[in-house]
Amino acid sequence: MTDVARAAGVSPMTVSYTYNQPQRVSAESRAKVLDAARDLGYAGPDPSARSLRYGATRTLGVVLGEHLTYAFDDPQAVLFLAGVAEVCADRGYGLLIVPTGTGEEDRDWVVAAAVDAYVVWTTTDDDPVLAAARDTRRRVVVHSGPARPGTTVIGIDNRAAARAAGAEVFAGARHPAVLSFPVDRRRETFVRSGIDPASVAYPVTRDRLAGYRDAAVDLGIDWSEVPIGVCRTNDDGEARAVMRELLDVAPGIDAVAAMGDRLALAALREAPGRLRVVGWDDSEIARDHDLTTVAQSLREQGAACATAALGDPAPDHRDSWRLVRRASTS
Amino acid sequence: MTDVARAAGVSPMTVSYTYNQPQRVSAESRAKVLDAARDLGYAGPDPSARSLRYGATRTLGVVLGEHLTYAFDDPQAVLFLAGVAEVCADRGYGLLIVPTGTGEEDRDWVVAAAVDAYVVWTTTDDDPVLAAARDTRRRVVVHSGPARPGTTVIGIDNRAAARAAGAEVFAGARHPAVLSFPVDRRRETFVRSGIDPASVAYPVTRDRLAGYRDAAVDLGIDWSEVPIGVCRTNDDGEARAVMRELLDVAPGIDAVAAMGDRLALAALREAPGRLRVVGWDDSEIARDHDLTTVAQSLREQGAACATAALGDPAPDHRDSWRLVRRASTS
DNA sequence: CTGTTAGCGCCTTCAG
DNA sequence: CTGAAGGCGCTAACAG
Repeated sequence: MTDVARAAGVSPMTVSYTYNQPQRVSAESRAKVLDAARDLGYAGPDPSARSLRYGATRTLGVVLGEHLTYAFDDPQAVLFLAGVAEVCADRGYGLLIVPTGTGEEDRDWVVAAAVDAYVVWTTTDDDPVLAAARDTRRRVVVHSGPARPGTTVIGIDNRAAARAAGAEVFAGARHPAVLSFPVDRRRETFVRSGIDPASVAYPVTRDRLAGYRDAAVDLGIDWSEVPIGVCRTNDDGEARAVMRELLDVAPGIDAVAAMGDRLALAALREAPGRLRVVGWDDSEIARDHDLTTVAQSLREQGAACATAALGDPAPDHRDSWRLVRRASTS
Repeated sequence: MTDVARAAGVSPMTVSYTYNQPQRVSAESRAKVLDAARDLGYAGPDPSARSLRYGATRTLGVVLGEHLTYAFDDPQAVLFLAGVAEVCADRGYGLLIVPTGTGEEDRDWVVAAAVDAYVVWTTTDDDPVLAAARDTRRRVVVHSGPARPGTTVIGIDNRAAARAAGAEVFAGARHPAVLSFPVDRRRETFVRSGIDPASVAYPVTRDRLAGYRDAAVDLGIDWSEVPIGVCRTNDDGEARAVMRELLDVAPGIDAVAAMGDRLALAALREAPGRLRVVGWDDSEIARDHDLTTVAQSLREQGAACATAALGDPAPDHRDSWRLVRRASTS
């Protein structure tokens, strides 16, 4: 900028004004400045220097969980991201996806990223990234938990929703089962009965499991007898394998409460015709296959998280879900 | 940092070293510094100041086209983004999604974003964002074009692929038709015969259309008679409506060359049983519905774009496609 | 309308 | 092992 000023025969301030408050500069000076800039290949004020000066980056950080890969493979996470992006675009904020998945370095990344605030996609209770984000004194909004002092949580009441879904799918069932997301960051696949929700590290999974247990208990079902298939990923092949394993252990299964539409559909495919099933998210495939499911708008929640992270009041979403009853539970 | 230094009773340099080259500082000093930092709530060097000093941000910018909304609604764009994200995560780069869609301001955004290089998702020939990105003297890699001096293009040879796909689907057809993506940024929906590829503003769409025309000409079909349905979005409902319109205009249609699997599937649903169809991308739905399709890995191309943008040699992808023959063309 | 001064927070260089 | 000086590029505040 100094160079441009010299070449244009004006002071650096005139150059600065030319870019930031053009109307404050005479047409003549402005032309001189822009000419000089073009000649020197100067494209405008340096963003880093500007951020330093302003004390703000006008960029929102998003932390998407332990592996970017999972995030982009999960259509729900993508919808969430779209909601965040929408708000950023509206308000002229950049959206920085913070790389995670490298373990130890995640913390450093979160600390060192040039962002004004963070939106964190739901993670485990013990994720160090959360504490790191908050410790940098940036505003932190977490989707669906874990809840922590110094951070805001936005999301639906997963336990209440799961209880309603469980009541629907387990009604009249004699051999209910559950298809669950991973219980901790090791993301292991296994089948076991009566998993204690309290032992689950992901708050979303924990709450949904607790809700399904609530529903079972309400119906007089012995939770310790309910087989639970834990799927490493939200993937069709994976889920079908787990469902087969579940049927091995308990061939009489007649109702499956799943934590995602894809899991639910996989269950249905492995035991067509004899199963009551609920899914989660009311995605396209749920509508295509007449699946009872818990509807929620991840996109809206993403927008709400971004709005809150940017310092504005955002709507509460605890009750922004509803059970969509379809053929799969009738 | 100055405050921390004072509180710790050391010089600012010692604080800086504590964070950047810890081994160069005595354990004692380090402890003093970290204590003071904790007390003062200092989380580490300021990212903007650091970028300013280093002259680099270690962040890669991605420009996703005229509306973020389209980008996230398009599963192929998401896959591409996943590939970019993967490389960023590997190399410790942040990934900044540059908000676009606001028209005039897009240019400013691209100029002012704190990134070292750009990856641009394919856009129109006249997109001012491209020129803006290049003018900032940052490295610019464009996916699939448009090609411009000063930028690198990575992508498959859409024309050759479309020619192969067209040869397959139009073989023996008497009334071929095309389902196309938008021809310009107005994204209008319409049906017209014999659209001249040269008039299309999106290079990808242009090349695919040209390839389909090549195939038609090869088979002795009069291109000016081939009805083309242009779909505003890559969406099932939209595509079915356009397909119906196409059937109104030309009830005898017996072969449809589509530019996306979703479009192809919509065509099939509107005229089941009597249609030869090809799609594009070999997505999950193509496999589910036995759709002949052009397979390519957007994810790998995303990774290649990111690698190139970061200054490393990236594989050429011109021939990274293949025609997957399935039931829909037999 | 334009220029001067000062300093945002950091780190490279060079001396202790 | 630690510190002092200087400057990265920019703009707020205040003259002129």
